Amino acid sequence: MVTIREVAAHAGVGAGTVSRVLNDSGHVSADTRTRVLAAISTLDYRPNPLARGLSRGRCQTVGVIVPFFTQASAVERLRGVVAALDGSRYDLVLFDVESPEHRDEHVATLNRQRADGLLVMSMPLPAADLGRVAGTGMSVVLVDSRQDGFTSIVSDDVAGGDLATRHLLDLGHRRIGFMGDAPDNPFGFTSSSDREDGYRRALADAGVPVDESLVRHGAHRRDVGADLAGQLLSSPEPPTALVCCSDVQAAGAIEAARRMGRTVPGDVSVVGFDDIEMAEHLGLTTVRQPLYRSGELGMTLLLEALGAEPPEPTVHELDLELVRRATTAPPHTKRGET
Amino acid sequence: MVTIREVAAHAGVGAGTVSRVLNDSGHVSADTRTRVLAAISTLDYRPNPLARGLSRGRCQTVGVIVPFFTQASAVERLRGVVAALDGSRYDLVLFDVESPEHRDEHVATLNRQRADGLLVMSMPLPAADLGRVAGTGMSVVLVDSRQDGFTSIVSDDVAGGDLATRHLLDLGHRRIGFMGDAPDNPFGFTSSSDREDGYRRALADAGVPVDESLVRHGAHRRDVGADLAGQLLSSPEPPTALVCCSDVQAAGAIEAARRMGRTVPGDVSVVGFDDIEMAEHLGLTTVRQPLYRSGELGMTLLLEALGAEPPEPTVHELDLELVRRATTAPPHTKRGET
DNA sequence: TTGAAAGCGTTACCAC
DNA sequence: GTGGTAACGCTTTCAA
Repeated sequence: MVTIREVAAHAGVGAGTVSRVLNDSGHVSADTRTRVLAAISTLDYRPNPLARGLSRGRCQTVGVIVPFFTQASAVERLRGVVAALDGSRYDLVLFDVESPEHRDEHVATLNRQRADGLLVMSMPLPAADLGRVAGTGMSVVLVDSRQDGFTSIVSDDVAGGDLATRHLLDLGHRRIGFMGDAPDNPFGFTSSSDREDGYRRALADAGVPVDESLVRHGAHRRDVGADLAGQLLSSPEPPTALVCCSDVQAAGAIEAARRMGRTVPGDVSVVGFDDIEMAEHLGLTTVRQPLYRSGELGMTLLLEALGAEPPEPTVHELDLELVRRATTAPPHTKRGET
Repeated sequence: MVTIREVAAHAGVGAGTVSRVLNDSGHVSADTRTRVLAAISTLDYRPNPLARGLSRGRCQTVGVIVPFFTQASAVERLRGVVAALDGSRYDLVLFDVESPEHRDEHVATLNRQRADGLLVMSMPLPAADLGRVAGTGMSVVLVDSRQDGFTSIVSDDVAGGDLATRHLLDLGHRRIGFMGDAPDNPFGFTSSSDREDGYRRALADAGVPVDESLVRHGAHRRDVGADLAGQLLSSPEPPTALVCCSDVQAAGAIEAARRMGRTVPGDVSVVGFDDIEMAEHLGLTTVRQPLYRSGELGMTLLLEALGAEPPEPTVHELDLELVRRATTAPPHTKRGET
């Protein structure tokens, strides 16, 4: 490994001068600069990021902590993150979280020297933890959760649930089922319960009483969606439409419905949430979340926060949008159109 | 930031002793050990990874360099990588590559201090680059490419192309189209051309001459697959079956076929490659690649290489397997069965 | 404009 | 067993 001292020796200057050239800190004569640059290229010298980080107190790395990063929605967010990071001088460290213990483990070892900034994605973190991390000097941006004093990017999930439900109400549905994450899930995710609030609000606004037997909870998995839909559709008085809190659950629901001999949207309409790629293939009507944008904006804001003059914490609200496709139609219709 | 010296002072010992406790390097009396541990927990001390890395010469980080990491197949590989990494003491740095310049940029800045080990995924790297990286002392494992002297994990793509084609031949097809990545793609990916070799071999073995007009090249994208299939199927003497080098291309091909009023597999059979999640939804017959396993094994081998006694470089061949689903059937059949 | 030298927080070696 | 003290490779201040 060639060090800065060897470069200095080779160029006949001091190590400090090489450093100055390296960092464009000015006050280096053109001639010296040229000699140093030549030595660097001759020796194929590359600064040691560790030493540099230790000396400067930052490591040119940003961390992203994200639960279940291989889920389509997380991947789409990460795509935005990486795009925003492209061209910056920062490396990306990925902390995947598959369980609450996992999360705590990462959060505990996280400090300023591991990453200069942290993007907390789709994961409510206890205020105390957040405070501790920020206390180490790390810049933090929250995507999909919020906390006083932190820059965050959120969507209005209540409005999203309302949007999906209202769409079905507008089509004439009155028996509308709902499925989302369990309210007491171990991570404390609240998006599903917020969407459920929106569902309830839309029904209330329309004067439709909520039938609690039509509200189900389970993980965002295809098989779980199929299972819950199976339960709902095999009841004596099945719903004519379903609001699902993820496209994945919706895909399972559609699968189950078809397996039971029901047509979609003829016998039952289905609305998803997220608008991941699969939604388009399925022709799924869904509430579109700006996933890519949230990741991109989150990382952009984090990089800004890492800059010379960090802006004040801000809250950015990204709009949800209903994408009408082929899985919703008025009730009691064969192959209806939207 | 609390340093090892403060801990030492607090416990009334020297910094060296704290370090010994921290690293279980032995030769510390039980009593001292207890006092140090107490000080650590009182002060909520966490070692600085940068300083540690600088001193020890390694940074407890592994890198993964992967092109287009949001592609379903890459994500599935990464899922295996992360699983293998779980429980280890290594952080994961992700280098996404979207263009050859991108790749070179990453490879150029890569050195021993940035990561202790590197997993090169689905990307043939010039031997010189590989040599340079390894020369910095970094352990390297190749997934989906091979190079003398490097541990690698590969599949026999020629056999894979053969497998897909033979399946169609066995069903009775004789006019079989092929689509894969361009042989002169900027990254130098060879999997598609290997599969094409397999395709040609299978046809030759069956005594079926290759009709060059049935062989097309394009990127692994849905729209490209649709486009290529459109060209093939609108020819005067269209193929009755298609071998696609990715499930994504196959999905596009199916879409195009249906849009042209052809049934799958009635009018045209389609075989994909990869067996990503989508393949199951589509009922796509495909050549299954052990994606998850390749990532998991790759990272496992890398961690072993990082250990005390690194094993010799080895080549691991992972088997491909035909998964028969609903998109292949004998020619000239409506809704045929496999 | 430049060189020398003092850190940055650890680890590891060497005495005691 | 334990403390002192060089590294590790870089940045940055201080003089010159």
